[in-house]
Amino acid sequence: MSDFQPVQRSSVSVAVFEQIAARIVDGTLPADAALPSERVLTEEFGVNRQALREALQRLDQLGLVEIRHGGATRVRDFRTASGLDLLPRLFLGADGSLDAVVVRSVMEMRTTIGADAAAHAARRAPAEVVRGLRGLLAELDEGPDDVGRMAELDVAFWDLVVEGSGNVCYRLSLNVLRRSYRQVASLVDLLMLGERRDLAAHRELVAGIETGDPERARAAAVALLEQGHTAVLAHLSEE
Amino acid sequence: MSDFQPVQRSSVSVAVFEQIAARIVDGTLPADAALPSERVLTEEFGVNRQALREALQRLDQLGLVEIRHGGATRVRDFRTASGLDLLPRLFLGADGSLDAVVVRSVMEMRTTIGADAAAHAARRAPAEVVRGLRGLLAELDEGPDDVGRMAELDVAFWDLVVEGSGNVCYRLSLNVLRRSYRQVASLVDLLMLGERRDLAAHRELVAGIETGDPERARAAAVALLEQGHTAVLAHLSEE
DNA sequence: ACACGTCAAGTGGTCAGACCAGTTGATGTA
DNA sequence: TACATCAACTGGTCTGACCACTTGACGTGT
Repeated sequence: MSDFQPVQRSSVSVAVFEQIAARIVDGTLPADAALPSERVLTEEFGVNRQALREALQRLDQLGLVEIRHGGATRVRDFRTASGLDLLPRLFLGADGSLDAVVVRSVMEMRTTIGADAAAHAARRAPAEVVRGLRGLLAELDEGPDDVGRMAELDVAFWDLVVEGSGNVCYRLSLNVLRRSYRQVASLVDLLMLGERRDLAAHRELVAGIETGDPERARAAAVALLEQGHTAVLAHLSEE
Repeated sequence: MSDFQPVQRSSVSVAVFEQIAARIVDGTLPADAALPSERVLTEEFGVNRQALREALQRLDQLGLVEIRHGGATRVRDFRTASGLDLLPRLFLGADGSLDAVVVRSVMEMRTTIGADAAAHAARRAPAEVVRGLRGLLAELDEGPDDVGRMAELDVAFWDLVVEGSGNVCYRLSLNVLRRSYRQVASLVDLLMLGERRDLAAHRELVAGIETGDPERARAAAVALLEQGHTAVLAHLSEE
């Protein structure tokens, strides 16, 4: 059984970006600190200036540094300067361990937004989305034993709920949340198994949407999401 | 009374980035379309390749394009590929008009997250945050007539609530939401005036946090946030 | 002693042109 | 038909030069 991992090739500029981003996020490069000049960084990383600058542009785009023509490039306080897109980088510590506070935050946001999306879907979901949800219920009913397949269905299910909610913010946030816990996919797939298997709650959620009953949909969503939520919290406190 | 606006100088690479981003967001460059090669774009924009590449790196970082070594750079579907950081770019259409769906989404997310943050702040806010909130209440009590000052206090107030909630996701999301409606700050300041002036609701929210009563804090937050929410919705339907 | 131009040295921004490294698809072969 | 091959793309990296802006030290005047 070959257990090789695909080699992750990455461009020089991205590699530089990753290194600096990691140092900012873990506090090695504190907020307001001035980065060395591009010429100096160029030598330290052993790359050329173009690659280095591409990395800096990315950092700026993420809100991690502030570049000023003529002045020094400074580290920003990402807690006030960055957007949600930074989240996946806060999830894992330098040693690969989970950051408990971040994980808790993610789970809370998932529950809150998921519930609200369900409620709005009950108000606004177009027939097409409802049809899709019914189709997924049928597939869930088959009881797929494959954990991976289960995860796929779960993704598709919530995609439709959020789609039905007609809320762009929720749609974009969902992308980020997924990117976050995809980093520990195998663990998540295990912890979420109970939630994903709860056919009754899924049915109830879809019923709430079908009948246009926001509070029913919301309650079902909460019931569903809190299962994974508590499972994750339990897992965290075990360590 | 000089009414000059600060000239917004921007680097060539950022200008290129803005142009392409706008075209992707407004659909002129549809998802999956292949961008012209860098050499060609270089000529069309009349800039050098380094500047162009910096723009492309930013676009990639935002999830708007996918760059592949050797292959073409393609436009991605930002609805599934981008994170919340894209939001400020969806807010205004090409002609400067507000996108009603996006505005509604922002207000919904604000209400939902604000309420949940208040609830969690009631559970977890450290004494320091509570002190800060009390201080702000005192300032609000003075009844500042300046709209700008009012806006400042409002920002500080919710900063503390979210800080007290101990939720990183909410903190980062708040940054993005603010960046979004800062684009129409003068309008927002007007529509939010009622909400921001509601001293009683602010007091009630802080009381809920002080006494560690999540549901009380949540209810007060909802009461507060729904004022601006409905004001904005009313404004949208007027047009 | 202080306030204020001046200016050199440092910073990031842009440019040019070359070459490396992957991808793609047509082409010719088995 | 299936499959290697290869030329002509694509993006990635490098060099070195020069432009534009900021900073702070310095000297001049008050």
